[in-house]
Amino acid sequence: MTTERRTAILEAAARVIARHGVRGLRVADVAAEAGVSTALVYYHFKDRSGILRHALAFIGDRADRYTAVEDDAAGGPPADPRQLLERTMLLEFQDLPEVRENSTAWGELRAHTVFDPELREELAAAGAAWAAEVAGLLGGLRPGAPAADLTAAAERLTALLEGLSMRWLSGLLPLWHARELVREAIGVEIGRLDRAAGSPAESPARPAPALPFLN
Amino acid sequence: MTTERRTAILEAAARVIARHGVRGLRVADVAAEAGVSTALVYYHFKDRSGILRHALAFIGDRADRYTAVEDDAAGGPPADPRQLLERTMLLEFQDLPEVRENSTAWGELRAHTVFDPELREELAAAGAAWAAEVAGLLGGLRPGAPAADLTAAAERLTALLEGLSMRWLSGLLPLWHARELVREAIGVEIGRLDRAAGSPAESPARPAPALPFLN
DNA sequence: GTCTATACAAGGATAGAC
DNA sequence: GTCTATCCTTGTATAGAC
Repeated sequence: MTTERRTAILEAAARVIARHGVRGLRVADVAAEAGVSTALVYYHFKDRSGILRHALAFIGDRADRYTAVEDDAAGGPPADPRQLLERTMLLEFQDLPEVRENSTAWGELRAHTVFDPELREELAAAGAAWAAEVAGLLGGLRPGAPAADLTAAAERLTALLEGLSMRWLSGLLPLWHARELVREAIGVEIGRLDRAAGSPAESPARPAPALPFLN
Repeated sequence: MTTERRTAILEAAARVIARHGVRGLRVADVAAEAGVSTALVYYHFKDRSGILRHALAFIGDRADRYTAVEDDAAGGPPADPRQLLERTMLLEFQDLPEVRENSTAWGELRAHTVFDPELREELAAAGAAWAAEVAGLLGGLRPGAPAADLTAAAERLTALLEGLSMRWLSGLLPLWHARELVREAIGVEIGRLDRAAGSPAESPARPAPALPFLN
C-alpha cells in the first residue's frame, strides 16, 4: 500500500523535526530516517516545503489523539470539570516520545512563523480552537462568568503554556515544575473569575494610546 | 577606530537575525547589511558561530538599556510600584525597531536552545535574573507575601510574557492586546497573593508522581 | 584592515533505469 | 514506486593582493 510509505515518511519527518527543528530539516535525513531514498521523498511530496506542510498537518492531527495519560490515569472515573481542564492543559507536559515530538514540532512551528508568515493562518486557526476549548472548560467550571473574561483567561493560560513548554523542552525547567505552574495558574485564573463575578470589568474603555508604537 | 567596524557588523547581525532568525543568518547577508565584504566579517569574528555568539551578547547588553518609553512616558513622575512592574514587563511590547530586534533575537535564542543546548547556561542565567527582578517588584508591592509565592508568580508572569511575545512577533496577536493581557495577568497574580495571604499554601507536599514520564 | 577571487562542502532537486 | 547517480545552487571559509 502506497499510503503506508507516505505515512512512514511523515513519521520520519516528525522525528527529524523534533530533533533538529523545522529549519534543521534535511530531506536526506528524512529519507534516511524512513529508510528510503531521497528521490522517493520528492516523488511523494514534490519538494521540501511540501514535506513540511504535510508533516505539520500530520503532527497537528496526531495531537488531537493524545492518550490522556495522567496522574490519576489508571482508568479513573470521568473527572470533575476542574480535573478535566487540568488534564487537558497538562497533555503537552509528558515526557513521552510522541508527546515530545508533537510539542517540539509545534513550538518550532510557532517560532518559525515569526519569520515566515506562510503558515500563519493555520497556526491562528489552531490557536483559536485551542483557546476556545479552554474557555469552554472554564465556562463549565464557572457558568456565571462573562464570556470576555473566559476568553481572556484562556488566552493567558494558553500563552503561558506555550512559554512553559518552550522552557521545558529547552531543559530550562523540570517537567514537574512546569506542571505545577500550570496547575497553579489555573487556580489563579479561576480565583480571578470568582472575584470578578461581583465587580465590573477591570479594564473598561481602554483609551487609545497616544504613541503609535504601542498600538 | 577598529571597534566601530566590529560594532557596525554586530548591529548588522542583529538586524539580520531579527529578519531571518538565528538559523536564517547568512554571513553574506550580515556583510551586505554592514556594507563590508564577507572576508572582513570572518576576519573580525573567526567563523559563523563566532558572529552568532558576539551578536547575541551584544543584543543581551542592549536589552538592559531600553528606554522606558511607556504610556505615561512624557517625563511622568517616578511611578508607584504597580506601575513600575507594569512598565518593566511591558518594555518588550513596543513596536520600535530596536525593541523588535531584541525581542525577536531573544525569542530565536530561546527557540534555538531547544535543539542546541550550547547557549543554555547563558539563557538560564538571564531568565533567572529576569524572574528575580519581577519577583522583587512583586515583593515591593506585597511585602507580606511568602517568597515562594512571589517566585512562582514571577515564573508564571515571565513565561506568559515569552508566550505572548512570540504571538505578537508572529502577527498572531495585536500589540495592544498583548499589552492588555500582560496588565491583566499582573492584576490576577497580585489578587492571588492577597488571597493567599491568609490561607496556607495551595499545593502542599506534592506527592511524587507514580509515572516516570511525569517527572 | 579591507578587498576580490575562489575553493570547497552541503543540500535541494531531477534524470533515467528498473 | 523506488532506486542510483548526478546536477546545480547556495553558503561557509580561505588565499593572497593592496
